[in-house]
Amino acid sequence: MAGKVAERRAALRVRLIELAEEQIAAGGLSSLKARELAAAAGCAVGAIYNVFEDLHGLVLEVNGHTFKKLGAAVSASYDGSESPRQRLILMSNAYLEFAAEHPKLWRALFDVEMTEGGAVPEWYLSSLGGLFNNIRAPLSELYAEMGEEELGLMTRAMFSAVHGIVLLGLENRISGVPSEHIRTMIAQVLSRIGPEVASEV
Amino acid sequence: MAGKVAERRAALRVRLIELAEEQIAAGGLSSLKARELAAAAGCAVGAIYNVFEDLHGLVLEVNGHTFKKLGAAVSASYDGSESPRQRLILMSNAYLEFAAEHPKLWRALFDVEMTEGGAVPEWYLSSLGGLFNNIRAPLSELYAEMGEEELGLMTRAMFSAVHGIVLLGLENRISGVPSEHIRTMIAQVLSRIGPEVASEV
DNA sequence: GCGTATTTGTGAACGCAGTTCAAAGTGTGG
DNA sequence: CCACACTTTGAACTGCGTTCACAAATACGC
Repeated sequence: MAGKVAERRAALRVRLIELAEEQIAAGGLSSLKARELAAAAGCAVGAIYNVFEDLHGLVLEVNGHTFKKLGAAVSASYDGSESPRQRLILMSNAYLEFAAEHPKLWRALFDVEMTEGGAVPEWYLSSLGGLFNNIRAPLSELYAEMGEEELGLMTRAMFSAVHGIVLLGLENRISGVPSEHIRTMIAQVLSRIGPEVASEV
Repeated sequence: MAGKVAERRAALRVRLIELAEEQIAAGGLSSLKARELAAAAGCAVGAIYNVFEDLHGLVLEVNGHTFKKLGAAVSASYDGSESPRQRLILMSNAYLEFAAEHPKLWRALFDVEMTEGGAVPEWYLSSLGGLFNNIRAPLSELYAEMGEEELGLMTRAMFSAVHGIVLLGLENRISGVPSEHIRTMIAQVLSRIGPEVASEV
């Protein structure tokens, strides 16, 4: 019996990720407690640290999963037959819907501190890259005259703008708005994005 | 001598806010420690709780100050002689500049948990309201045909979009971008915001 | 199969944080 | 000047992530 230990570890790892995801989904990132988690998983607190570097590492794993689901939801929101602008709106609405349906998990994506430590996990960047490519395609159709670099900035700008609308729209603190209003706001902005209007920039 | 105690308290209150602001500006919200703060202010830890409900209350006070400065910076960025679109861009750039110059203080505005407890302080809403009015005015010129309600949503949408661009632009985690690039992104979006382009919404 | 060595799991203990509270100190009214 | 109430104090309490000396389990040599 070679991998008896490895098996058990892997099982625990999966179980911990599941439980952590449930907990975060239910009570937010700050409600994830090492002791509670251990109790729920039926293991010792120390066991968590045998499998993950620390709780932060576990959260990253959960976020990886969330990112996958988010990416899938956005990708599934269009079939390629739409106009570029329509596709942007569909993707944005899918983004909004995902955030509204899994608010705590979605917040966790952006609430983890990963400023120091330097090591932004590669999957983080690649997940984001995938999302960006989805946006870039319709934009490159809308703005055929743009160069690579400008298009890249426009892509980031579009994502960030929609992200901002969803973010502030969903937290009632700043501007409590019902979900249909957020859709309207996204549509307002995206449907008015056209060729350059003013040269006085 | 009537208000000997009240005087001392008021002085301590001011001093604590100053010190907390310095600390947050230097090390971020999470670097604010009750004991350190007390040591710096030359008082006991308990004294903090004589003056503020808790650390959270102190942070709200700091945020109030930050909001004032932010509002002033935005208001000072235009003189009313510009075109509406130009004014939007000037205000956005002022917002970006403030966020870039005081990143930790700016982050603290949005990092404080105020989900539960219900009581969003009135000054929070009024500060935000002031900011929104600054945006609403040029928008109402650009979109004279819009009704009150639609204009309100557009205002929130514009603020949120710019906020998103600044937010994700400044944290290198998501999309590390030099500050001039962020300006470009804001200009890209705002200079393309025009009358409705597509009806296929 | 048995004894030894190594690896793995455990949970009490550690450090650090915000907050509280009994006791010491201070100011006030008589 | 004294007695009383209010204020201030900092040690103690609670809750958290993380560690580590020890115990249990496993793998290995014979």
